Amino acid sequence: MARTSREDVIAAAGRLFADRGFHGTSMRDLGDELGLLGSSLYSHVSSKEELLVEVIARGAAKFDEAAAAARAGDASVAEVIRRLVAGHVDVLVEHASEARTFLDEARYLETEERDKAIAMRDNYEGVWRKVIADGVEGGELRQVDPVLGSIFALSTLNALVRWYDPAGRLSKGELADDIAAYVLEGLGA
Amino acid sequence: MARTSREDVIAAAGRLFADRGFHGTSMRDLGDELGLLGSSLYSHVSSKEELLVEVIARGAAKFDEAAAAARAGDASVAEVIRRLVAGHVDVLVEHASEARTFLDEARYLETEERDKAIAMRDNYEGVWRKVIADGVEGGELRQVDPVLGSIFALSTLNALVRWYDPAGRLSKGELADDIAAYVLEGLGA
DNA sequence: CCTACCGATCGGTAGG
DNA sequence: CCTACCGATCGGTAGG
Repeated sequence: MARTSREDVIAAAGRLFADRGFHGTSMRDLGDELGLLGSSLYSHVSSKEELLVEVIARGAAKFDEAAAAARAGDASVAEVIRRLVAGHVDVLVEHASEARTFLDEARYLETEERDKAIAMRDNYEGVWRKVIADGVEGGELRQVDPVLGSIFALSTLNALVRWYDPAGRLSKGELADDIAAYVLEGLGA
Repeated sequence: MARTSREDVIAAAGRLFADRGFHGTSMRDLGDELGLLGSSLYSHVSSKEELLVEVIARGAAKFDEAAAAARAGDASVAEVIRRLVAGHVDVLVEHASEARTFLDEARYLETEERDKAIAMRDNYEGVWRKVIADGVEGGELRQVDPVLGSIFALSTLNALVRWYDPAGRLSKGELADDIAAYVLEGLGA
């Protein structure tokens, strides 16, 4: 394998943070994962906290890209929700470590960075709220509170990191279809 | 305050594990919370791991009690689901620390104890699966896979620990009603 | 429940 | 990226 890059370090950190938690991962653990010493990591990053920041930024970016893609072009509210669901599943499966670290470990960031992570998350949830509000206004969904509706939908999605195995019986596409059906029913589509 | 009891120690451990995570809590942190030294805790428990085991056992027991109460007497599938939702919300709100530690920190248990925690969780989920399967069989719900249906319902519920504030606008009862409505719609009741 | 302490491990640095 | 190391903190113990 070639020289270890900063991106390699961040990717490996994401894997360990997702598996063992931020506080359950030591810099020496991370060094082992990459075949070098814990102290050698400091030529790539200046602190363990910085690694958490970088992993979470990558997770947040993936969710944002997925949301932008789901809104592109014009489509019915139900169709946009189907795309949002499929995009969210895709991020959770294809960028599992970063996504899980973003969802589960952001609370261990220091205040300033944690506030940024919360803002990134709120921005993403805002896309969902907007779509649901449009659906309620246009009569395509029942009279749900868009705040609760988006939380409920995202709750079902985010829980995937705890049980879904991409190597299991259910394919990513089938899963997205099932969740979209459940969410759309729940929103009264 | 009277002498610190073993139950006091376990309750305080639950609070810290839920707030800061198991690996983010030191025995000295826990001692501070109780007004004594970290080393003094070892007259109440024999290890930090034991505290995690005890907190999680208490969380699991609350969920089991709630499930048993929801099934008592005879009621329609929709009514049992409403009761299961209300019971779950109640555990999450009234026993937040133990419930959250059960849900989020059980993965840090050592193998044997972790397997027990997984079995307790599976047993509880089994109640949900059974009720949903009954509902599908009796035509009270649409043709959902009971495994997916129970995971989806519990995903919405378990996410509460991350956003619901009992002191906020939404009362526990209203929340339970909203979630029950969403879940029942999602299951095609 | 405290005093006094243990070896192990933590995040991190200086210098090459 | 390693060598060699730092002070701080970790879970835990002996003895009272």
